Amino acid sequence: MSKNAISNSVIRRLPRYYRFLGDLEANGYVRISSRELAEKMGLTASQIRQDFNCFGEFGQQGYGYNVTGLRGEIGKILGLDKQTPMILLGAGNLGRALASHIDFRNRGFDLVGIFDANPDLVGMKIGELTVMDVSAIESFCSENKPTAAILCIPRESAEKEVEKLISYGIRAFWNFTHYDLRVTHKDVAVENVHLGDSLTTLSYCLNSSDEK
Amino acid sequence: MSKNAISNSVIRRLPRYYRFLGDLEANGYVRISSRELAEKMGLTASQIRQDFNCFGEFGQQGYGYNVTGLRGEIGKILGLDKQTPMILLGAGNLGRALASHIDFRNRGFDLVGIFDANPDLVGMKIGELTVMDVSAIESFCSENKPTAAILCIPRESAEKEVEKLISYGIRAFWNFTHYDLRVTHKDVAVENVHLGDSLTTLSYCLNSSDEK
DNA sequence: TAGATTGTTAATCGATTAACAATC
DNA sequence: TAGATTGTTAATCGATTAACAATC
Repeated sequence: MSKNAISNSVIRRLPRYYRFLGDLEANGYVRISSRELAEKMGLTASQIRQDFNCFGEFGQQGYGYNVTGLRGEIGKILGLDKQTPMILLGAGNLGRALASHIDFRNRGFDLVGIFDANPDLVGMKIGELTVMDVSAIESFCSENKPTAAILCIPRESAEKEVEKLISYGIRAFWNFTHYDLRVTHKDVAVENVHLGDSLTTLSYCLNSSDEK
Repeated sequence: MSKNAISNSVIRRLPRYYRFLGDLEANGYVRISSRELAEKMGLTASQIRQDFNCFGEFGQQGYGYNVTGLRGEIGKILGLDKQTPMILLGAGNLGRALASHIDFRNRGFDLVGIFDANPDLVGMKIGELTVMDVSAIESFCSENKPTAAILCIPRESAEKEVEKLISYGIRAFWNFTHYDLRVTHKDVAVENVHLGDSLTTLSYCLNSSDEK
């Protein structure tokens, strides 16, 4: 269906386009040219036009792009017009923060279940949801058919759980554990978030900028 | 001091090398070849050798790399041999999760102060630290000289605070707010973490893989 | 129509991979 | 010494930028 395979660099820029277009829309912009958008985002107009043309012709010569229209197209490309049911494994600090902080529905997902192995956390209310015991995952999945999961559990537990989760029908992982999840199954998507690596990068930048 | 400017692609791989070498060390590895490390990390041996050679000659022909030695060198490059004092702005869900979840000292930082504008949170204990009122930031900075800050506050507050923080001596930002912080001041490092964008990317991957 | 700006092809730049001489 | 593996140069690949004809 889509043209040639889309490069990873382009994919990583899509959510940012979507975000900026949302801001523009909120600020009353009706149209925008690639040149103007490039300026606002710190990119080049060429790159923006190349990126959009991976997916279709969204603009109009002599005019530019309609902000609302373009945002809608990119939203559809990103799959934000539907919500994938998602479960959260791990109701510790980070899991709870994500559950309450992230706007799942506007990111293409719907958080439908939270699980933890710690009996002290089971039964706890987080937003609309109540933390369930991990042992309930299988039956929950066969009943509710979530296809995405957030991993906020210790590394060892994650390594054990992943195969099971795939067998329960999970096809996408948002992985916050301390290892690089590399699933060999095709048709399983993984987004690794390494907060530690991110902070370490900042340390490099801070320390390498003075030594000149 | 350093050779030519290091490319961003290389910098982003450094924390991952450091992490993998730590695992290898913990598993009793003494030496490793670029070929073997490449296999474990899903890279090519060429790339690994190119990356390391940006910073020096850490290996030995016919032998490979000493795991502990190499890890130490990369740690030094990343600035992990010292700890930069860091403050946290925003003691909401995400701020609290980071404060308790992140191993700052092994990432080159030391969390020394937490601030929030919400009087309900001021006074709260998070680990060893007690949440202070935002109004105390300036005097805290002049006394304790932190040079890094985590932003876990609303977008509007962040836009207002950043300039002030720079004037107080902050030179590195770990930014979790909903906008792309682009500081024009040179010598100020920024690491933007967009959890929303990350989840949105996962939505794209999940939705584009089926349509074939 | 004239002016503006896209969609798209061609040129450039940078990053990754391959190859191999140096050397432990 | 022979075998292994690095450090480094050269070749390839992919992504970004520039240019311009098409067209609104």
